[in-house]
Amino acid sequence: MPELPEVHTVVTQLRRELRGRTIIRLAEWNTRKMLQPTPDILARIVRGARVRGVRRRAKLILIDLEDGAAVLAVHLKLNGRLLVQKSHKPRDPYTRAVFTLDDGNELRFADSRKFGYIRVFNNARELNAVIDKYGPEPLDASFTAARLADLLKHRATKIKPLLMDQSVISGIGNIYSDEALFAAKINPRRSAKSLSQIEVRRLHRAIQNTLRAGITHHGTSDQWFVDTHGRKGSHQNYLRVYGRSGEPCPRCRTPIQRLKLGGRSAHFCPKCQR
DNA sequence: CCACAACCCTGAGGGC
DNA sequence: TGCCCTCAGGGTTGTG
Repeated sequence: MPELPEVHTVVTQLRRELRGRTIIRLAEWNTRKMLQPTPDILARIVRGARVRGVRRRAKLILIDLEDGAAVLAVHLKLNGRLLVQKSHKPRDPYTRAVFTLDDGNELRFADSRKFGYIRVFNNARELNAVIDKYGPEPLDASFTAARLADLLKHRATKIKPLLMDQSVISGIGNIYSDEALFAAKINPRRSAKSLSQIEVRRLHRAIQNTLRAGITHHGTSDQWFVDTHGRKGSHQNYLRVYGRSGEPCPRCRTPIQRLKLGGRSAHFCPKCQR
């Protein structure tokens, strides 16, 4: 499930592979509502368009096109994959859309569950209306411990669902919220406003360290995630609580617990996360 | 403001 | 071995 580190990994590679390339055409199969506003409109806009650059905002991959200010926003959701491969290479079985490029490669969008989407924005104003709703980027210099404290104060919500709320902080999902809370020794059920100044500072550090580690390892390939070359990341080998319910806590050997919070599973050590 | 459920969809994993 | 059932999961939307 791509979160900030996984999206970062894909964006870094896409930038190298797509910048300056021209999209020849778009083909699509069984995309339901994945191509927005419609497959035809999307196809018309990308045809003959050159890629100016690729960037990330929250968990969105943004592909800027030249000639006009159109932007493609790709959300991978749970199982989405963006692959850049030679046209003759076999396709991922769940390929839904293929952008033919001018260098013999194809940009392929695969998604077994069809939760992901590609949405075209005609200009910056349209795009900003969407991305301005996202909370701050946790790895930006402006994301200080004081900023985090501001976001948490007066909030009665449990800290774990709050960390995953994209309108509060962007890019954190189930895996990295569990890992950050473990590193900060904070129980996922704590209310946000109950955190002490020391705990907020610890959490701030833990969020940044956890995300940076994920980036260093090219993401967590729990089951589906691969980069644009189809390669897995390695951060799944460094997870300390996520997906480890019943296993001993790496700090105190107490069995890791799992519970439901905000409709998602939370993994934590009941002894050292207070 | 907060919690919870449904929805979108389908692979994975457990039970039998 | 294989069928059936349930669940997970990001984000959005609706309800209490």
